[in-house]
Amino acid sequence: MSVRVRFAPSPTGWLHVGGARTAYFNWLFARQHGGAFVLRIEDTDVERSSAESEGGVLDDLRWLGLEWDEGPDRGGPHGPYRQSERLALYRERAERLVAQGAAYPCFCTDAELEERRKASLAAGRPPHYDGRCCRLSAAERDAHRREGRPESIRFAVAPGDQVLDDLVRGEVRFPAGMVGDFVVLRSNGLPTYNFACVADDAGMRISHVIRAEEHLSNTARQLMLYQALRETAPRFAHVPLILNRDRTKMSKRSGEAAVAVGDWRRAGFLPDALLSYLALLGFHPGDDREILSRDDLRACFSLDRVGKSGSVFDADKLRWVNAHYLHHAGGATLREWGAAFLPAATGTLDPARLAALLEGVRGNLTTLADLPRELAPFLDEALEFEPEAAAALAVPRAAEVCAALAATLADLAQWSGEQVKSAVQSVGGTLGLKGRELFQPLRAALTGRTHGPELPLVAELLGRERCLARLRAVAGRPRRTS
RNA sequence: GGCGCUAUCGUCUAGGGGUCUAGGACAGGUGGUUCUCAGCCAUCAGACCGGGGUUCGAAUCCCCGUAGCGCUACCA
Repeated sequence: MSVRVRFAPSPTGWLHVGGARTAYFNWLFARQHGGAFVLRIEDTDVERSSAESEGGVLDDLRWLGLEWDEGPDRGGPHGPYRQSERLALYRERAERLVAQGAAYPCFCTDAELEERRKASLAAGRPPHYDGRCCRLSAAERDAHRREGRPESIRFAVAPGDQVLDDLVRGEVRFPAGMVGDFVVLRSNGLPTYNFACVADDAGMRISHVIRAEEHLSNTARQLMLYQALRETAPRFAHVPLILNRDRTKMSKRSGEAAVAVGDWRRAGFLPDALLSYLALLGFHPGDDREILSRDDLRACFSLDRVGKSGSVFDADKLRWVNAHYLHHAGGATLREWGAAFLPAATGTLDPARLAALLEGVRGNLTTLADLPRELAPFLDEALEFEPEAAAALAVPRAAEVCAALAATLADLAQWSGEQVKSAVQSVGGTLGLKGRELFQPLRAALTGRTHGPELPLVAELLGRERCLARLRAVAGRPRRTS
């Protein structure tokens, strides 16, 4: 049997990091088994779904590089891939269930349902549907229809336990009577989640359903539906939830870290870094690797190395992963990744020059959003001095150091990091200064900052003219008297 | 309330009866990197939810608690 998996987001907001991880696991599983990765849009909640959200979700998935083989934008043999375009299929399936006695029309109103639910709860009984419409005679049904009452279709829950053999959690048993008869087709003609999901997973010949744990309990209902529909159920794998710091399901509310993939993207995170971090939230490769590329994961991913407990999203660790990618990237790669973050001034730069600058500053980057700040000393003519740098230049002998440095460096036969470094050291020797007293004023004068790349590299990237000009500017500055 | 899932350092996790003096990573501390750091190197600190079993031996197996989460909708 060929592997077919799917990611089925509902377009009610932006792509969530949890959704991204689920999509990634599915994608990995498909790619690993030479199977198909299907994208299906679950837009049966007309109130909350929107075309903008759908576009946003697709965009984020593309940005992550999780290409799908079949989907709403590219079709495929089992389309359409948007549930709102499959309504006739659901109705047809639902009517078949009614015909075979596995489902029945229900005429109860929301208000009635709510009242009975409360009463059951108050009486200490499970708040299940009482099944009254199941016992309606044909005449009673007609009467209800004439009255114009809302008509939905409810599934008659099967007796007996449901047993799920989950690929990550093992055998899970749902006792009979756990759920009441549930609606499959709403009075507005739209299917409910559990029904549409089963109808589509069966119709699209999905072999493995890899989804979040919040759907574990739903699986009992879905299993009954597969049986009633005479379809073979796919294998299920329920992956643990991603949690807020307070260990509740990660969401915008109550969470301090961004939940939307787009937020991380805009904050200067790389898709590969996000994916590597997310994969290790719940999956363990079996060795000590902490950074895994798509290919690494493709080689080692396995559902039986996916953990069972929820994981707290740790933005600090994600930052570390992102920084790792940035620190090890080549200049050309950085230029490509950072395109959206590069200051306008880099547009006119020679590509080789820009690549050298990027490699020079990469060690100080955590996100791409740090680019403008780190690049500024090398791009702008006028330096902006950070308070710490201004302080470093306000020390007693700073101006003297810079003046001496300017004089010596002007005479340098050859301008290279090494040459500059030894020249600086010899100036230090003459002045009786070394270490911090010598280098900090120099760094501050050259970059306006107290940290950044190592100084020989700074000197090289800046070039002789700019270095001398900046040293002289500081040297000529009137000493502050204090 | 019912049902289900889960439970190792602050966080992500390894470990599946003796190899555990419980390993790695992030974050934190300290030191080094004859300038800086969010870089790099080294180093320190830090955990088996509780109680009962089973066993010569339990972080590992079983039971009971407890806690957290999820589901319990004509949301997904």
